[in-house]
Amino acid sequence: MQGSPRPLRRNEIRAQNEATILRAAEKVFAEAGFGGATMQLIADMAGLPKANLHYYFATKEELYRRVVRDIFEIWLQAAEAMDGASGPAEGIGAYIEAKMEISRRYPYGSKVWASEVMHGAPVIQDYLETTLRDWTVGRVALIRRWIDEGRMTPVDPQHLLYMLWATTQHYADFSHQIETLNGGQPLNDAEWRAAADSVKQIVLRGIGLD
Amino acid sequence: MQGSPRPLRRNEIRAQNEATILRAAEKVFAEAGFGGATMQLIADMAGLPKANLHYYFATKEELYRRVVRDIFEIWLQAAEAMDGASGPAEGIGAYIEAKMEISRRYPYGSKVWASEVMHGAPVIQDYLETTLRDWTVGRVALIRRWIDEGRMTPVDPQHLLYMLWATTQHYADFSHQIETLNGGQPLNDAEWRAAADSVKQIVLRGIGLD
DNA sequence: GTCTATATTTCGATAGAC
DNA sequence: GTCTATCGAAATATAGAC
Repeated sequence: MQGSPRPLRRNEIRAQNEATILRAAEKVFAEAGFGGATMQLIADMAGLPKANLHYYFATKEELYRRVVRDIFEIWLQAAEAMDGASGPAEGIGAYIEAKMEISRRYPYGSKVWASEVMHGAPVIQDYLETTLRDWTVGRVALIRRWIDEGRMTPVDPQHLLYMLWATTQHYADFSHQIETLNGGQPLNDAEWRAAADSVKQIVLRGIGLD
Repeated sequence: MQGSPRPLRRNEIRAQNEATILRAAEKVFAEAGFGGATMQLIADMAGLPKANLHYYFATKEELYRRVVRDIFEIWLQAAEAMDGASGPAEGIGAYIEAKMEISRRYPYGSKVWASEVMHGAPVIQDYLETTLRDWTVGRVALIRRWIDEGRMTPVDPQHLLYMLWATTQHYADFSHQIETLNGGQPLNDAEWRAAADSVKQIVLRGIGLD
């Protein structure tokens, strides 16, 4: 007689606990920074004993690395919004929409990324030099093609990309400041809609697309 | 017979040492965050024994508070570039120029500010609710007046301000990423000029000013 | 006002019972 | 796989001689 079959139960437990820890870590790292975050704080927020964190993630740095890596993957998915577009208005407009949606859904992740870059990218420097660099080169070429074809105003593609990143991520990274200036209330659905529309309106018109 | 007169010598020593400590603290807080910064690091960078820091600034938090407050004062000075302008093109153009210049000259200060806001502004929340809020309300009214007079395209003034902050501060806060994408080299004079011109070109055209 | 030595606290990480 | 107790390192802050 065989024991009752419970295949992969261990993996499920691991996957679930890792997800719980990562969600808590994302928030704590965003709100306290890497140095200010403590394993105790993350454990409390995850509802687990501190020792369990070390069981799933050997060190605080390894946990942080996973959080940053996961966020980077999300950024890259937004990139696809720009590809396969029929032209600059559709491509850049869709990219702004996608990045604004990410700022709204993953404000903690955006803050962790910003903090990591501000501190000199000690953990994800290799991503900057490889994946991000390659993506940027490709997108600069795409924008340059649109310009050469006379489909948009000639602008420096690199600085246009910086503007797209800056304006969209600002709504995540500076959400606290925006909330304070919004009477202490987070942006509601209509205000997020207005924000995205404002960014699209000014940027698209700024590069000759109405 | 009186002792030799040495008036205010004490104050001079204090002022000089405080300035040295603040300069070092600004850099360390920017590069390591509040939690990651240590009094030892700041002391080493300032070339002083750690105990001396505590002589001039009782706690790490008090030192940090001074750094953030000083930076806020610099932000406010750029505000004047927008006032007294003959119109929107001159006012907003000058504001962008001023903020880009600050991003270049005080990259550490900008990062400390960004980090402070990202962490929920635990130290400067009152500044956000008073000085910054008042300034913003005034500037929104100014932009609205320009719009009503038909001198620029109708846009949401609040979101235009966010765009100005985001785009200009991006060059300070994400300077490491920009440097990496620039072949590992910081922007030189010409590249800073091109950056400011790009921001001005797209934003001004985006609000109907060429 | 300066600086060495140290007190006190806190944190990351681990041991080991369950 | 879970969790209590604890070690050892590092940090803030202070005491006290100079």
